Amino acid sequence: MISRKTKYALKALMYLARESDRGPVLISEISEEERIPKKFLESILVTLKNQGFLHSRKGKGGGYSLGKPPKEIIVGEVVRLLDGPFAPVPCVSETAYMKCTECNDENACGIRLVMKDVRDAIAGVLLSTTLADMIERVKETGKRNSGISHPKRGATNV
Amino acid sequence: MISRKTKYALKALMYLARESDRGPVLISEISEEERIPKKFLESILVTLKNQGFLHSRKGKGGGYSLGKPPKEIIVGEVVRLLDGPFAPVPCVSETAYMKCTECNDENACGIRLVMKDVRDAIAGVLLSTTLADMIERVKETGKRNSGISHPKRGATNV
DNA sequence: AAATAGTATACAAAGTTGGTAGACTTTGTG
DNA sequence: CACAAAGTCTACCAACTTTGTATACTATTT
Repeated sequence: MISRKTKYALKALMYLARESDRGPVLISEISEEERIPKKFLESILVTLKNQGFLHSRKGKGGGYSLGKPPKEIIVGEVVRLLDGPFAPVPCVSETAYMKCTECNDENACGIRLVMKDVRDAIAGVLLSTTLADMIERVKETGKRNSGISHPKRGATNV
Repeated sequence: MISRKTKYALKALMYLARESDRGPVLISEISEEERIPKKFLESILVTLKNQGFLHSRKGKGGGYSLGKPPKEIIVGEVVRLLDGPFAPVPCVSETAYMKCTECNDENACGIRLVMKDVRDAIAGVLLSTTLADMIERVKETGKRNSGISHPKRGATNV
């Protein structure tokens, strides 16, 4: 499960990408339009700014704007920043490797091997998707006016 | 991140698969060998039993054994049972679909589209791996006596 | 009947997440 | 310069989840 924090971050980024013509956008505008608690959003935006995803201007006429073009904002990097590593288990993380406390022999750990595949699968998707891609895909499905089909009851997969 | 609960469950299942010749195995034996708090393990085993992954016998000479052959125990189903759905976002779950509370228009949600891909990627790995596969892979890497290579510092992926 | 072994229920400590409050700093404008 | 607008920093807190523990019970074999 991704946290609300990450969802809010992605929503804010998409909003800013869409409104990028207008110059700096107020926190309170994003907060209201995307229905994100203002103070909570503030802390998220600061985090995004510190990593260069956003740029801000203080004072009157200030606000937030994208720190780089939507094509250069990798969804996976945003997720990682706010939610932490993709790896379901710290011992297969590329950016935050840690020995599992409850693991005796790492090399003989089957869980590790499987979770490495999972981490790679997740990374494969998230690191190949940009903010621009996300926005593009929304536009496309909007045209087709259909969206993803809903699951039938009793489906076999999560 | 997968929970300890799930890790413990998988460890217990692997242990039982390896010791399957000997008939029922005591909770306390699994607990000691795999260093899992006994009472905590108990509750996990009951959950696994209720889903048919395990079989138990009470009384003297009793204990736990696998409820079906290792080839029929899907890792993903165990994970799902203990950790919940794979989907990073409830609105793309196949087994536990729910509308996201903070989402206005589901069909125009870019996050949803990306997360659907992520969930499919995770499901792809976890539902195609069985307990038997895990055990087999451990044996193989054991032979090669190497295991997964550790990440270099400054690697680009998680 | 006695010992063995799993089952059920309730509770608790610690950590994480989501959110709030308030004071502070920076900047543009009259 | 003064004031208002806007982001920033620090601290806090309530709710929830995770990871356990304690206790009493039920079922089975010998």
